[in-house]
Amino acid sequence: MNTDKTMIEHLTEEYELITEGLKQFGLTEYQAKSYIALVAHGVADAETIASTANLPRTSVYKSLDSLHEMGYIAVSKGWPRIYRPAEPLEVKGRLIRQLEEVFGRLNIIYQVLSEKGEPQVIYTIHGSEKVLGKIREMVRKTQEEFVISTPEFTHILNQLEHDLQSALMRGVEITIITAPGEKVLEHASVERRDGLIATDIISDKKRALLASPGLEACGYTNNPSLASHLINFMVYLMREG
Amino acid sequence: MNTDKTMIEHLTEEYELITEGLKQFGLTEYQAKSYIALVAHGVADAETIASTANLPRTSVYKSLDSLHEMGYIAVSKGWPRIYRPAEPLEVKGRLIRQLEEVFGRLNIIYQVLSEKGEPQVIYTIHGSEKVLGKIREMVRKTQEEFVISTPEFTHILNQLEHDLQSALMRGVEITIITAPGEKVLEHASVERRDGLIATDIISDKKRALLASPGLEACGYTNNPSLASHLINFMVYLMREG
DNA sequence: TATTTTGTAGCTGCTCGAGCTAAAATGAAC
DNA sequence: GTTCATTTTAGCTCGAGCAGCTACAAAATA
Repeated sequence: MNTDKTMIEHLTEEYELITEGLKQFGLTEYQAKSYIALVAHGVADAETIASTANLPRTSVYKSLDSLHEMGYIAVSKGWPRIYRPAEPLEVKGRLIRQLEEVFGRLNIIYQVLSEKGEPQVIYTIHGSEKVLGKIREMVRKTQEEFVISTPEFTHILNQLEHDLQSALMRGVEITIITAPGEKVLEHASVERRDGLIATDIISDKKRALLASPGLEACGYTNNPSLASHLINFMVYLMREG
Repeated sequence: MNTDKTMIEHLTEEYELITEGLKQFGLTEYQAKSYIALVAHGVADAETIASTANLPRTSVYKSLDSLHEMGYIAVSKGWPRIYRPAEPLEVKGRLIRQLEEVFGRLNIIYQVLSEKGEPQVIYTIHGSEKVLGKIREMVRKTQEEFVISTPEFTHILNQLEHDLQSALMRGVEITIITAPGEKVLEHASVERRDGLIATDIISDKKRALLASPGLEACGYTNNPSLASHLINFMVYLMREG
């Protein structure tokens, strides 16, 4: 019967295993312990949970409140309040749905990029100088078509006039969508719009850049499938607007 | 084209959504951002991740190290080190398996107790006085059979002799499993064993108590199905030992 | 050897949960 | 209706762990 210890240890282990597991999925220690204790009782008041899980009574109210907000448990209106756990399988279902959601999104990104297996496809650039530098690089690399939509084309033109001119010279077709009153380029097709906020650039349908107002930060990709994905999105939005 | 903002916002939102989602499942902010950036690149070095996710370069090493330990990413041996993400679906699979495990265990507890829908089935009691009080209560409630396995029966006997005697008087069959040299009761069946550590008590096959050494804490249940579950476990262990 | 790039160590400060104390709200007892 | 016990809220301190740095060591390149 020296297996006695194994028995109580088995239960303690089980309890700690579940506690740790729940902590992995976003519960604090008190929340995990409270929830397990409540599941073990089926129905209980705060006092019962506190003594079962060996937690400070006043802290248990906080855990139970937060568990209720998270949908792990139900609370009666009476006095004293009586708590019931949501069915473990129901909670599990919710968590799995969240997992599907998050990793589904991640997987889309992963799939798009692994189609071609190209490394170094997405950049994020911070600081308006670096962003302008990236835009200059894009202009220079463009061979056929350059589309830019920005509320502050004047500023960009001042910085990049030389590069834009030489692009025109070598036959690049430039389309500018900008606000009324902004200075533009000759020999480029121009469209005037109000309400522009961010800067979007697409070059040769295979490089795309999206910059925040003031060019503080931007995202950039040279992945053709991702770029065309963004183009589709943009076209869709233009039709709607 | 005032939907421009929607476009970059859409991406930012997506990014933050995934970040928050991953944080829900146990990643820190840096870990989440690093992992997303790495998924977006497919392959990258630390510097790339840092500038993409806009994180301090030196901190990224820590995030990437921990992500590697958690199995979210793979690391090359070369110099500089090159990182690759584990496939999102693979990571998802692992997490789902963890969920199944944890909530499977919880559900067993839930099922056992909801069979009868009995509330207040499990108690945890702390402090040796309270534990002894609970044992006394069990002795008094016993009508037919009382089995106790403990290394320190002398101590318990000193405290509960009167209650145990009166149980014998009313015809209760008492079985004592304890260490050699411990004082026991007349008219009870006694078994001597070495290596006892914890105290286990089963009363009328429907109440069970498991106490830690020194009676510091114990678990108690009056749920018949749970108690018989524990009995089976005990019997199984006794056969093995 | 000098210089840049890559990686390590370790600090500060902040957030948030654990663990309390005090006191308010609610209901029961007299 | 006042007193008492129980339940619930509010808010405090303390410590762990993470964000965000600096300084420096190690490796590669010139």
